[in-house]
Amino acid sequence: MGRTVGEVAKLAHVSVRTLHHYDSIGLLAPSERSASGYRMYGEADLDRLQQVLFFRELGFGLDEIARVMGEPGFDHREALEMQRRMLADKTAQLRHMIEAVDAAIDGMERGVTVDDKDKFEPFGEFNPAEYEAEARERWGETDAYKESARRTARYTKDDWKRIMAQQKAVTDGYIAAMEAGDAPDSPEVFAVVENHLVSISDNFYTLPGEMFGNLAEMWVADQRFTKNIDKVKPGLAQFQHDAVKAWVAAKYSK
Amino acid sequence: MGRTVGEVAKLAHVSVRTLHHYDSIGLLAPSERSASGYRMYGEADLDRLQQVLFFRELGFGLDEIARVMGEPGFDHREALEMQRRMLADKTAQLRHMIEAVDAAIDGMERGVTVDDKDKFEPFGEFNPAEYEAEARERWGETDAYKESARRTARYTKDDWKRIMAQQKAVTDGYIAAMEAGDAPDSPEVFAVVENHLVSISDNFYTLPGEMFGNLAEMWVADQRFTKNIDKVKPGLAQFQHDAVKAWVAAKYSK
DNA sequence: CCTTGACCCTGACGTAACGTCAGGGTCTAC
DNA sequence: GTAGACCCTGACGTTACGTCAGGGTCAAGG
Repeated sequence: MGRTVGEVAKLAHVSVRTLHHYDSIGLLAPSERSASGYRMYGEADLDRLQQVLFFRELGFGLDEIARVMGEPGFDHREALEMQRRMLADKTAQLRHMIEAVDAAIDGMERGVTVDDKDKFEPFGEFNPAEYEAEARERWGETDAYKESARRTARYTKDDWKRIMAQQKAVTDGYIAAMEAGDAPDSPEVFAVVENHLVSISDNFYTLPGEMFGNLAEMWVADQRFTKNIDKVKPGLAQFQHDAVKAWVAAKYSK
Repeated sequence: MGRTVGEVAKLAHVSVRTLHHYDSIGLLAPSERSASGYRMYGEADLDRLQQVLFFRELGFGLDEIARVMGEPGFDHREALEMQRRMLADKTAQLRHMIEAVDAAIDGMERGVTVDDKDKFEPFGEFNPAEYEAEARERWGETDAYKESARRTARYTKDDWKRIMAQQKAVTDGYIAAMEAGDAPDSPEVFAVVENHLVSISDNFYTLPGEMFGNLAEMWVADQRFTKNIDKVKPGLAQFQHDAVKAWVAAKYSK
């Protein structure tokens, strides 16, 4: 069950080395490994690979791709729609290039010179950075995001493994508290909140305690966050929100 | 006379460093240097740069570009035609990618899985030969074009110099007539038209007199032609059109 | 005439996204 | 049971620039 690197490589028209590379930087880690350590790619991995390749075709850097796809609000469907628009824009740019070629041929044919500005106009049209802005707007760009981007850019696969384990521990803490029926303002829950804050500050961006409450607001105010968090356990977003708000209130009340 | 790196960079939407790089690897050396050592790019350099950028957009490596452009038989015109074909191929590839995105969105919507092979088909290496037929169809390759391509393939640098001078003479003829206030159906103008026809037939493709009118239609019907011709002198396209139409009418009226 | 800021020069090292071995297990297939 | 096709993990090489550093050039303004 699942495909080996070679099979995926052939299927997706990329090199084996490329898949190794994507794995090593944590962009696309196969969901399984065989007993002997072979990478085994499942259906979801292929979907993710397709996304990566679309972004790559559109001129995104691998770190940008990882960042965009790692955003909490990232949504496969939305991404596809964005990619569709971007691909359409890219074809428009190519059409303009073709017109520029025509103009050049035509100019030669009749010995007239093409205006220099027109000569290069199509080259300036397609700017992935423009879309990055859109992607950020869609999935959340802030100063914190910038800092996070800077810091996460250097993370290796092992770093991510560690971070994800850490995040899972935090999430598990919330869930345990929920299931135990702990109140959001109980000391047990406050401990989890503090771990949460530390893990964010350590791994992503400096988060002053006072602002943790704002982040918590987002978990319930923004559907995308809510959906994502509640995927783990329904009601988790609300619980996390309550816990953090209570903690902030207790800590910074006066 | 000539532009500095910064100016060219802005114009062509590339970085100054890129121009330095192209110079250092001998891909695009500015034809002049100012007294103080500044790179000065002339018109021909800009044309070459445009070519380089087209090739680059098409995925060629800089060494390949240098090799192709350094070949003894290399011809600007021929290259433009090749680039046109390849750009068309590339748009076809992008179209297929858009279809793949649509399929993915569609699949998500109705909960169907897309076949893995289809998922990555558009990423298949961009192979010009594969799409050549389709590209030609899109482009509307005519017999005249084929003949032109065949004939121009053998032209040398000197041939082109001669041809361009000839074209310029024709253009000058029209302009002189325009400025002198000659009517499009005057004998003086008819002489220019006949030169025009001969120069096309000699250098590019057999153009039966009757069809010259159709070509003339294009000069005013197709914005690209109009713009290009009028760059030399506003109203020239219309004047050439009228002259040729009058000539065809007079010659083939009955 | 002199300064200032925008621009240019030439090294030279840094980086991204892989390509390309090297050295060594794994897996079917006859 | 061994050949041949694949897989693994380093690790160094390559392409096409990005990014300083250290130092001239030039038009405008005080």
